[in-house]
Amino acid sequence: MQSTLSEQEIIRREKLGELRALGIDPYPAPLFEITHTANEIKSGYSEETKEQYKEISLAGRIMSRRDMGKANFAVLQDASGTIQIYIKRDEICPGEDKTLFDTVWKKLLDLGDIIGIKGYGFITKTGETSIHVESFTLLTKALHPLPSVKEKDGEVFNEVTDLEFKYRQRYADLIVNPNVRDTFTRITKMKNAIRTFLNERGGLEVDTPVLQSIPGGALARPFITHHNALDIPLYLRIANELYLKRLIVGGFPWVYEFSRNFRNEGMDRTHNPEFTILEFYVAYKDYLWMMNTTEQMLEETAIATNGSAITNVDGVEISFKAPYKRISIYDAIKEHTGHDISQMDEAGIREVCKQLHIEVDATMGKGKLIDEIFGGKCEKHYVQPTFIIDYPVEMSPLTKKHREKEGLVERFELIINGKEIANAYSELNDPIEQRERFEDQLKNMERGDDEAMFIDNDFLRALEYGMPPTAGIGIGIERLAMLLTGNVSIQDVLFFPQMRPENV
RNA sequence: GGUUCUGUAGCUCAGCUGGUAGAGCAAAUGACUCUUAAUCAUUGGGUCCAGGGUUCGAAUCCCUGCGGGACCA
Repeated sequence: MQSTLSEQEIIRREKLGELRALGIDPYPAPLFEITHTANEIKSGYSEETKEQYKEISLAGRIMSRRDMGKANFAVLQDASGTIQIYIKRDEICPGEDKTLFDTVWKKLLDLGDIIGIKGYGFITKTGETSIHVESFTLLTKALHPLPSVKEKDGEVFNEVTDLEFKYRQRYADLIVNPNVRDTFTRITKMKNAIRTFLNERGGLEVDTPVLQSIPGGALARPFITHHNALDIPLYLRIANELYLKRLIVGGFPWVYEFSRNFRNEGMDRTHNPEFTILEFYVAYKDYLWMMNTTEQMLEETAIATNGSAITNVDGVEISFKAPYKRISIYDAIKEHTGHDISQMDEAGIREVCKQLHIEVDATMGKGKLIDEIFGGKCEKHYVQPTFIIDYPVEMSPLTKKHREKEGLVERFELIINGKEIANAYSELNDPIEQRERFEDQLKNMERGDDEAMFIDNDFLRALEYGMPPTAGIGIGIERLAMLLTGNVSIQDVLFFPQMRPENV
């Protein structure tokens, strides 16, 4: 923390003492009764309804003040928005003693302070719905000055744009940037819409371990920690897939979890070390059913979030309206590179990578090579929601073999705006084959692939009890949130994005 | 990890080719009983990210480090 206080901070601290000397507690305990919100009053008040606004009580933060001498205007901001208030000296202080107005209101209160007011609604000469203040109560004194943002006719002046400030002091960002508050409330709406969709169809929301002794279910580098009492290493989960499948084995027909996952990898505009994947698993379904369900869910979610299936990101219009285009990964590669790799072996594909100037190394197996080609040359072309389907078996260790196409698995990824949003399969439920796939992963690990999967024997035991045919999916919640709120950086859809610690 | 841009008052930013800092908002003091980026007058406020170097002299040029952004592996 800062050791030296600014001039303004010192002045505000001095005001605390002056308030207390006047018998005013700057941090009072009693609740403050609220009858209306700023937005309700602004949208509801009129000549006809004015009777309902004769006794208003609301609380908020002072955002600006216009001092006219014996009468003041101020703008109060609560959770719903802002409203102008009007306060007159001779009404607040009808007697001889004008301290409450001249000293407390005018001198000891500052921008950023939280107050409660009682009064009645009215419309000013210039036509702005306002509250005529009859009494006010200091509810919280602010000691840190707020950035002085101003706004007129939708144009914002002195807007706080410094990203470091916004991310490190999100609380202040939320106070002064209404659009940031809006982004986050829409993200919550989005998640609620997903929950509603899943709950209505019989989904059961569950919680599974974040601390895992085998970090399974995905290909990624985990964070490692240590449990003292058990004296064992534990990993923060990179995925919850294997646990949700255990629950399907246990007999739940449809389970889902918003899984906060942790991956110890690079950070950029689309990666934060902790992030959320919604995973859900449904018994007796396959990946074709899952595609239909996914596009329905996303269309409904987009409408619930924004009132429209169309969203705009960085000047690009994206339609979440179902159905979405479906194309196999081999066809996608053929379309965008001209190479038909569907019949090639690892050496042939490696040669194609070379021709396409894709950097590869010896640790990469066939699956990884194909992934590199698709990621490097194809993915970016799919702007509108597109299902890429039927992946090669080598890159999908948890996926059931394709019902008719040799060497492929029943898997799809959903690409939107050139980014992977979801990944889904008909889940592999043959325990013997699953063990073989894990063993293949082990070979990749020996080859130097530090993202290969570990063998999870307990999961295999669960599969041996019999897991019904199951379709499963993981959806990147932040990425979906970015699309639906029109943000291009993951930091703008996380309240507190990971940052280097400040000031050590 | 590489390349590049960036860091000046509480906030937004200016500061040309080197001459030890400026504006608006915010703050303080005063005026004003319907203002709305309120207005008017006066005043205060700075480790120019940090540390080195070049120079008579560095916010400015150079190096290193730290923080942040963008692009790339």
